Amino acid sequence: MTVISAIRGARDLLPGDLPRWRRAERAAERCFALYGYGEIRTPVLERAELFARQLGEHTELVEKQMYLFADGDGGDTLALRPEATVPTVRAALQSGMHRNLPARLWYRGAMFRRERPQRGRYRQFWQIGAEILGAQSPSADAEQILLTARLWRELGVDGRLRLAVNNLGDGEERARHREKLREHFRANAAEMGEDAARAETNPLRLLESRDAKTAAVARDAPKLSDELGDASRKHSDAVCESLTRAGVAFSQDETLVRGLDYYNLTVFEWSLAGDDRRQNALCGGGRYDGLSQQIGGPPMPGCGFALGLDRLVDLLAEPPRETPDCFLTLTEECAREFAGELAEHCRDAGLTVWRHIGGGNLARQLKKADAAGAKTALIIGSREAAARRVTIKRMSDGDQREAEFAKAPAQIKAAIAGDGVRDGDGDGGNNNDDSVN
RNA sequence: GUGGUUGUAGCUCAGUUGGCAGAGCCCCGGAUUGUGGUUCCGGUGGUCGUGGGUUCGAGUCCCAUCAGCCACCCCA
Repeated sequence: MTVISAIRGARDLLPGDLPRWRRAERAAERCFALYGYGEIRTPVLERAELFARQLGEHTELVEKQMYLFADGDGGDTLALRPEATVPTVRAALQSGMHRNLPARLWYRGAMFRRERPQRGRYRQFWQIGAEILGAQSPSADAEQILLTARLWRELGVDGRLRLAVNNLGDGEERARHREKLREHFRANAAEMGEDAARAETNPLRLLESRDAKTAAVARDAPKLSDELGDASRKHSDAVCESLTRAGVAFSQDETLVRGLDYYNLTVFEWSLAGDDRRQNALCGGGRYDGLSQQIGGPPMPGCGFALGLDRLVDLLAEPPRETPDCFLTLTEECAREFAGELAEHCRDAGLTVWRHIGGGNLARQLKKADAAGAKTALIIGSREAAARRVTIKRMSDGDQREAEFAKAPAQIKAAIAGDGVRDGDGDGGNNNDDSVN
């Protein structure tokens, strides 16, 4: 069998995968609700120029990883969004949110980067993220970190993640440091081998190089913290104090650099603890006070984060599968209409009912019920249809009872609850659907 | 984008110096015509990732290509 396959780095999420995805997404939704974030959905396609300048002309993302194409002859160059912070800020400005700040927004969606795929790195990948627009205060930064910490707790992965924070300073401080770094690496280029070339394009990255020689040179490189002025320091001190107060452990990591140019002051990253591999960043974010102006808007500070759903889901245990309350079997065609009627009646009462599709004798259908993990099998044949009754078989122990149409839901619930009452129409049983669980 | 490695049934994998493509699980049927799970018996399912080449003969050797994974690089 040769079917046309999915393109490289794009994967299908199948029914067996999605319970974990939904668990992560629901937990995130709950957290966002707790902090008052509103959901936003922006187009997957944007003008390429929106990203080019904001993310940094010389970042690898913009130079090599964006999916670009011309929108018709002589049309605009469009890009599949590689991230969502820039589009979110764009949408906020376009819809006038900057007149009613602060705004808390969260999003969920597919992003696209043309990288060489690996586990945890896909060309179409999924992010959930959040932004606070119009808030200068360090408490906004802290709030977002606490939100993510809460999410990890809720999902039971908090023990496996560690938090690193850094302070990038304002644009001026950052530029000054970058230049000093370049000079430092240039001066020591002879000792660094191939890495030396990267000093010009991305000197910050050299600080965490794994090459021993480069690491040696990096050890006495100029520190960004030496460039920071009082305002920058006060901001990050306040963020750190909030974290400490809240009991969120973190490490200050001067080598923590975000890949996108728009960040300033606080940046943070959650990564998998005890794993030196590089594909271990689960969630990253920071402050971007200059972004709004860069895309033509008014001054509007902001901070946000994005988490990689593909990577997060990878950490989650398989939740127990969802099994139906009832699996409806049909032994004779003449009972089909009654069976359908009964199924709807049970669903009205909140029971999940899977109907057998296809033929086969009762044994075969019960096998299906067993394979589905059904709690009960509903057996309907000509006998039951004629009397408008149903045979309810509890799959765990084979206990069997009969019920008339009207009382079937209550009897099914009683059977599931393990209640021994079985004689007929629930005279001693509980007919109140809501009180039976 | 660079280097490495893997690709055989729906899944997990065997397959010897080149000589008839296999196992377990899953699925289907029967033992059991209206009673599941366990067991027993039987069965379906393969262009051996794809395309070339070498050879009397290729799952096996060679080349190319696609895809997964690993390390770089980069990031969520």
